[in-house]
Amino acid sequence: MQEILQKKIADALGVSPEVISITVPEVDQFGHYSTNVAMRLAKERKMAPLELARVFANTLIANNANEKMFAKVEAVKPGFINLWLSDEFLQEQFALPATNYQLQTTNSPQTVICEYASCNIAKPMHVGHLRGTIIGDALANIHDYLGYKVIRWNYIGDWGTQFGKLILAYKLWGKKEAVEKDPIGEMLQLYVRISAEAKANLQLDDQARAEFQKLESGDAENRKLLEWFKIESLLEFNKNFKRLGVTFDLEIGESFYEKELPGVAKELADKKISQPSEGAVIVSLDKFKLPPALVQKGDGASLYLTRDIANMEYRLKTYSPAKILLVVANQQALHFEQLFAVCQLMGLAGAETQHIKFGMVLGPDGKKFATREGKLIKLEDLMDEIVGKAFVVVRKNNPEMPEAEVKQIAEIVGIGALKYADLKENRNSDITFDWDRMLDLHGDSAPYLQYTGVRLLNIIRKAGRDPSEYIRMTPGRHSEQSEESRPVLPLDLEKSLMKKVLDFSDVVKLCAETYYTSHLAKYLFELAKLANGYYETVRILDDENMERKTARLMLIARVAQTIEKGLGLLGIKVPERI
RNA sequence: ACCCCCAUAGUUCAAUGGAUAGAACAAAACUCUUCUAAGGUUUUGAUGUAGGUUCGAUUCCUACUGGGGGUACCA
Repeated sequence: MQEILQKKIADALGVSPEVISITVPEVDQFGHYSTNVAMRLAKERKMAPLELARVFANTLIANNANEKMFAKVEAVKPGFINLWLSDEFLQEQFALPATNYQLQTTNSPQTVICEYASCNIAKPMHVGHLRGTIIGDALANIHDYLGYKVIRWNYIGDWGTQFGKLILAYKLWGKKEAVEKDPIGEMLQLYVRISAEAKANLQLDDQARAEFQKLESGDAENRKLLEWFKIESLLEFNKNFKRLGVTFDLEIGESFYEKELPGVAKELADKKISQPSEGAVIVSLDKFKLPPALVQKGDGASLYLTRDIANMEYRLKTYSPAKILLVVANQQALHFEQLFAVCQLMGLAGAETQHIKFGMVLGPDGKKFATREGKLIKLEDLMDEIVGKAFVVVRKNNPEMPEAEVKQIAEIVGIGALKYADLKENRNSDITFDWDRMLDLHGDSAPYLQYTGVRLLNIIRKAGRDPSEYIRMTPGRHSEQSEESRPVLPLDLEKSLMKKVLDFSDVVKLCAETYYTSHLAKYLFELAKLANGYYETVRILDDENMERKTARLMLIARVAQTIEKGLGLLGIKVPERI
């Protein structure tokens, strides 16, 4: 719809479309859509903004005769042009099959690699991992909806000096049975212990580096150990992912690129991109105003950055992606700046590469707590806590419901609440973790949206109709029968709902353009708010006008469908009952 | 010391350079014999400081203050 408007204005005014931005005003009084094009062109055309806006508005009205698109076009104060769609146009649009903005019409859709979760072997998943996992999953869903071929990639941290430490610790103090019993718990304990003891005994660090060096040069015993740690860790991670409803196409970690590393080092040296420095090898990035990047340690071992370069080369070569999205915390911003700079020096190009950063999850005291030893909140505990809270509410509202069903619903509601809390606030700043807020099932939350959807579909069920049948039909078709094209749904609330539903695809597109899921979350909340207002105002089942009642049922079916679809893109399910 | 991110209501968060800065939570008052009150309706309340850019700045630029992260052999 925005596209139609944009084209219309461009044709009418003889300006190029990119000059025109059309927004949806926050306040109804400023129209369904609004544009500031007159103000932006005023200077160039040497006219007062308001006067130019009047000229534009008049042109639009004059061209409006055929389609009757606008009910009103208004030029107001500083120079905005506010547009109201006509009821006819609105209902006509609403009656069209929902466009889903499939960008790809050919058989070879563009590929997007979406890297997220990126969990580290031997470390428990905590609230920080949750954020990246959920944001990444939602962005993957959104790109999938828009017609991209999405590769969901869990880039596992399974290589690096810390595994030298872990292997050493295991050799010193580890017991096979203890690891088998509680793999990640035991591995974490070993890691914490050696980190602590290394502070007093500096030799341990050297020994750990030696263990990693051995690993990298192919030592069979160390390889076997790491492989075992990896298998045990992945088993635990996958339990979490399953519960979160997050899936991956690839679980390829850093160790995968181990064979490519000598090649990368050689390429960097041959192309004179890297140079020796203080026994190590670096890439100078003065040109980019960045600190030098270390690509090889003094003992010849590789680094995170080295492996990421190999990773980038491999991805470009193997998948020829249009986009590579790296959903990784803010903390690694410098790392990615350096990575992108080195890639540029190497001539690695062809994909839009984005570091999708997100802020850290801070403790209630505003301090970093995710990695604070021993003090982290494990993901499983968080999930248990919130699902438990949901269970109490579901049970209270459904005293007769069988235990199994209550549990099932509580799981959907609890996990949904957890996800939504992160997705609605997706921005760069750090967020403060707060149990009360996280566990709140009211207000701007997933349960609110789920509840709204369930209530609406309940009306349809009580009317003795199948919701899916209603979703296929639309209110607009109905009105075609009456000669004077009398709107079947005359209430302002109904028009607002129709218009809101029509905005859905634009919002999804916006999310993909900005890589922010918060737009969609906000949209769904606004839609649900409207729907609940409608629910309170109009008692659909009591409507004696059968034609209108049918149209209303179809409207709310469409609203419920949109909520369900939107939540689905955010990775959140809607239960049958709640 | 340098670099990056951030600073909005009592709290947690919104606002592609736009109009009267939005929500949610908390607080106060209403609202279920009526399609699920996890709902709805009211009320109270905010842009860290000082400049600049322009028709217009929460948004862009500069300085300052405060918080977080990072800065060569961790990831």
